[in-house]
Amino acid sequence: MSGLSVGRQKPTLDTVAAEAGVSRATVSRVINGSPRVSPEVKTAVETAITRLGYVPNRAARSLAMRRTDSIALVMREPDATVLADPYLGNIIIATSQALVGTGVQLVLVNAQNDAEHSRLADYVRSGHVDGVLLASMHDDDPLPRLLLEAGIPTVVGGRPQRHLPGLSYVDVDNVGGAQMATEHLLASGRRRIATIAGPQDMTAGADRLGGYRRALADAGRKADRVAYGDFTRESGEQAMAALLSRHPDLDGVFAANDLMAVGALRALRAAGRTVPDDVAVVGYDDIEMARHTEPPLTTIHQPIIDQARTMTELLLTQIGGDPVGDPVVLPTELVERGSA
Amino acid sequence: MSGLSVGRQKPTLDTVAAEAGVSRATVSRVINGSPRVSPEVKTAVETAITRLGYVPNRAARSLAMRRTDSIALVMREPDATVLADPYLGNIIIATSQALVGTGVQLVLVNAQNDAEHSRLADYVRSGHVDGVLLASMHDDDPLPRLLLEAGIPTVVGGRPQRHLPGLSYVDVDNVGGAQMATEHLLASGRRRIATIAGPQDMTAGADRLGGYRRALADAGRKADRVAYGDFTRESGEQAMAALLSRHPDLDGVFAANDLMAVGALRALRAAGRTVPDDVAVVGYDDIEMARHTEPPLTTIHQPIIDQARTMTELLLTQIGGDPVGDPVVLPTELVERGSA
DNA sequence: TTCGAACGTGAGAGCGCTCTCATGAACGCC
DNA sequence: GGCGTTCATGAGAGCGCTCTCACGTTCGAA
Repeated sequence: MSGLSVGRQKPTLDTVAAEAGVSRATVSRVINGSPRVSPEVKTAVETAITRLGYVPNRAARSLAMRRTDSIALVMREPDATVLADPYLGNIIIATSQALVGTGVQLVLVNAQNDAEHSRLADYVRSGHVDGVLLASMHDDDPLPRLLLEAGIPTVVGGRPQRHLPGLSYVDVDNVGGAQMATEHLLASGRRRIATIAGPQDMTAGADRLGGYRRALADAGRKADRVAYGDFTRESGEQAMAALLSRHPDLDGVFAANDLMAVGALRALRAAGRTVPDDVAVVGYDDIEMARHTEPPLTTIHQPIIDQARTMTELLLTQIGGDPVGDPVVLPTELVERGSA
Repeated sequence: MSGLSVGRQKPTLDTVAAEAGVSRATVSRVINGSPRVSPEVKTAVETAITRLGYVPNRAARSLAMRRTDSIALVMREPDATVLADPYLGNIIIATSQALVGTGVQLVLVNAQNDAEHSRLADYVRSGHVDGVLLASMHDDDPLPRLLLEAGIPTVVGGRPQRHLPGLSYVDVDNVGGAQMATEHLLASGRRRIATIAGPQDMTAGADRLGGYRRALADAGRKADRVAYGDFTRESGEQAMAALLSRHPDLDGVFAANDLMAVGALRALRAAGRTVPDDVAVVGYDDIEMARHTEPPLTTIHQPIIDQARTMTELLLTQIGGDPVGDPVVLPTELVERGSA
């Protein structure tokens, strides 16, 4: 594998064929594992391949097969804000891991702005990828529809604002998770439970508020202690302070993400409340930071790895020609730590 | 752009040529911006292109040009451990951003284990990418040498353990950063400064310890308050506890990364020391969590975005045929927060 | 006026692979 | 023993693009 003279002309199928004394077609058969090759010829070809250090040219193969064996992971505008949030990085790495062993490659695409956006559609249509995974979408994103219309296999991460028939997506059960978080607070005896909700124009934000409401409704309680943040720690801190002044008697808080929960923790400390004794706090996301807060944050774990893997599997079967399946919603899990 | 009938045969150069009433070669010239095309023909071709919704086929282009306009970002074994560390995610996203506007695509490659490793070399040699960015290398990694020998443009992130002549890399000034951190502690009047060092078989770990030693040596002081961790929070906590028992009089600590600094903060709190009054703490990395600790962590900011961009630029010039330049070492920055 | 350079354009040969179809050998069957 | 099958193999036509080379115009210089 090593001693191949550098700068030597790269071997092609023809080179291998000549070396093995067979035709190009036969070498191709061996490479693609066709059964109709005699054992002797097969080994002859194989030794020729290793002797020459031959590696098939992917571009040529794609061209002939009309298939690229690679998929795109499209991220919408990952700016500094997103960098702070490890979600995207995790999705990327998890997707990449899900692809190990499939022989499919991952191409990362940045749909920076709208100009890039239409270029992206072109790019995808240029046949450089067999399908598309859409992560971190904006709500008004025209991309899913474009791709759908172009007949390109597509899977979206998270529930899109508007449902498009024929578009498959993998969401995490935000309603269920939020409900679970709130029920955990109820189960521990909390009765005056507030929530720090996320932006309501994001499905995750709206769904989590919905879960909080449902849990309280199921328990026959009013769900009227609500403040809104924008998923940043600072907003969580402010929202918590506002909640404390509006509802000084609250004894439990569900924050729609961990970063806001961290802010809430800080606001509670500043207000002289102890966690979890005076006020119990539950977050959402289970980011790394949640393990390291004081006290460690009880939170809802998102199955990001599962989500990425499911998305990948869905996409691959779609590429394989299977019909578009139903959307998948993955369950969440409560991680009990110290804060509730 | 929208009304293209779905399922219609994808247009090729020939289709466009026929539509515009010119030859394939001319269309190719227009697409590639050749100056030797008359304005009338040019516009005729352009309208034909938009009318047909033509998009060049990348595989065919690669095949003809022997160039793919894409590069690989190779990650070594990003398992759960790495997921916790946002470094890799940031490198990925930053690289992807650095590529915006260059027309170059990013292919993410997972070199999971040694088996995958040799497949990776094949993959790269298959001409699917024009060059390779190596992130998160192991020290004994044979990959850089393999790629170098194969004549594939390669840029490594971080200083490799063994220097290979002709291999270009972009490192962050670990020695300088650690020195700066320690000097900051000295400047604030601390005199009995300890360090929680990282693994010494990683260049980042060794270099940061070196910086700590140099700063103290320059100040004419002994650098003998050293404990070792493995870059996890738990190890930082233990190391801090060990330091406190060995050197109860210490008044400053430099931790070789933020996660260990977070552990140190916790150990100090447990020991009843206040930060920064009793003991000042400086971390390294400036991860998101550093903003949210109590008190917020003073730390050394790593220019990850710059690093990714520099690596990308270096690689692109190398691909462009320029000679391999000298390694680049990027400066770090002290971020003063509350802990020191 | 004539010649050569410059320029716009087309024809056609690849790039390295897959896949269909043809071919001829080997085989079982009546 | 002749015939239809099966099977391994080869020839060759693409896949969609770029690029070299040749060709016919046009234009400025001699």
